[in-house]
Amino acid sequence: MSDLPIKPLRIDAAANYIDAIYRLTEGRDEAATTNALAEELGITSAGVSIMIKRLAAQGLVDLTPYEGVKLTAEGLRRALRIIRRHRILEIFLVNILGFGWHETHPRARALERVIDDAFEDRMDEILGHPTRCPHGNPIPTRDGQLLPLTDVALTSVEPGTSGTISRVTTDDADELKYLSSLGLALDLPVRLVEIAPFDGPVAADLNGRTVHLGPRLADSIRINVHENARGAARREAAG
Amino acid sequence: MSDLPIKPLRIDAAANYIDAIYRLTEGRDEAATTNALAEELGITSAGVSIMIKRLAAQGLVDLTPYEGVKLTAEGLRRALRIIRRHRILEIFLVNILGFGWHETHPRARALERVIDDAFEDRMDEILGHPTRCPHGNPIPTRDGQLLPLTDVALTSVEPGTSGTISRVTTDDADELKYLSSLGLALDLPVRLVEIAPFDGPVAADLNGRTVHLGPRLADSIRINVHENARGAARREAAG
DNA sequence: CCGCTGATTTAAGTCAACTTAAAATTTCCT
DNA sequence: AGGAAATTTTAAGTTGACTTAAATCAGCGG
Ligand SMILES: [Mn+2]
Ligand SMILES: [Mn+2]
Ligand SMILES: [Mn+2]
Ligand SMILES: [Mn+2]
Repeated sequence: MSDLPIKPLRIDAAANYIDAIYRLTEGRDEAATTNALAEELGITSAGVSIMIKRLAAQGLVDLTPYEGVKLTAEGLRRALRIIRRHRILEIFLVNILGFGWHETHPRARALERVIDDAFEDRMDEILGHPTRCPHGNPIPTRDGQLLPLTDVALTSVEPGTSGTISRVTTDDADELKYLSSLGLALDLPVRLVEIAPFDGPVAADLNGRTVHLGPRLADSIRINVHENARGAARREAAG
Repeated sequence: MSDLPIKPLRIDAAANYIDAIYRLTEGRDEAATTNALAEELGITSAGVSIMIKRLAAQGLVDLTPYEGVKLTAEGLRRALRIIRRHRILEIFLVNILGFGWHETHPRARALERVIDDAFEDRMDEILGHPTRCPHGNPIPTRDGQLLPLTDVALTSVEPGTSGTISRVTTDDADELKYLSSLGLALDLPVRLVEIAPFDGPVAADLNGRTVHLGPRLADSIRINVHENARGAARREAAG
């Protein structure tokens, strides 16, 4: 009497690993270690070790024992499909459903694994084909193209360098809530004032107001350096 | 580095059974049989038999061996929470995402088990607190209240009786698509013309046009009989 | 080069939710 | 009522994704 039964009650675990591996290795070219994955997924390293062997057998990751895993081309392709869904969902949760940017990540994680292509396409269209998530991360195209990131960590530039907030890399709800309570938002002008030594606080001029952040939290802030200010930033890259 | 890991990769199976039991027993007061559940869930009867015993142990169903199961008060409460989500999601898929009424059911089934209360509340608010799904089924309130149904099967009234389409009980995408291709939609005026004998076709006047439906499909159409038409039909029958 | 430490892998076992095959029970038909 | 057919339950086994405990390996400090 009903149509296709919704059979798979257990969700594709491989996708979960692929997704986690992507997040852990995004940007840098390293392999994801067993321990890091275990931490990220909330399971034991032993479990991860077993599972990544299966992923390797399926051709989704390259596994170097005692080293870690990297996504294969196919693994990356799948990861980017999930990442796209995740980021579109986050925008959807904010723009359409009215959630705050600190309320999107776990919800998008839960939804990203059950929606289909049509759902993704509808959201994309309704949202006007967004190019980044509420936290500034770029959204891959449907065929897996991804704009290269041009931003740098706020904590990596010379004091005095100014730019605009491009991205926030934390997913933690409390941290995000705190940041927005400070008035921080994407695309705001920002200038690094100083970084106190010995893991000290980071002072930044945010849209005219000075804020002081713990070094770990400040690390999660990415900025696009202003053209005219770039000279100051370049010294960092060289040094 | 991330917040709470999305641990439960396996979805609450009990909820799936509860939901199926509710759908199978909605309206009528019978118990859901093992076989019917197996069919609905797409698993073997043996599997269902084992599982409903666990549900009974959890106090979610009353099980009479070789008879079937009924939801307990607690089971019903949980079912209504899921049904509410399902129906709100269906409306959301139609009104916000632009899907057709034949494209909602499996998607809503997939989503209903991963969204949380806040998500449900946002949808409800955005949709203006809808009271029925795209197929006419009433949406329970958050505390489990459900308006009693007052409609009857199109095939159960006397020829000549008129009313308005209140509900369509099939979930099948092709059937739904076919019905809307005939111009059928909720709240349209309809009048039963005749039911041919020997499981023959059902003729109905739909908003001025006469349509002919197979008996099974016609059975899935529910109508609210017009007040004035009710007397007329009855007089006709009496006279 | 040795041995310690922490990271990783293997081994063995658990668990929920299934499966198939066989046994039990109810229903239906003559 | 009596026996076949259908339905339901039990028994036993499978699967994926874990777990804990034990074994193995890599990097380093001396
Ligand atoms: Mn996210
Ligand atoms: Mn994001
Ligand atoms: Mn439905
Ligand atoms: Mn519906």
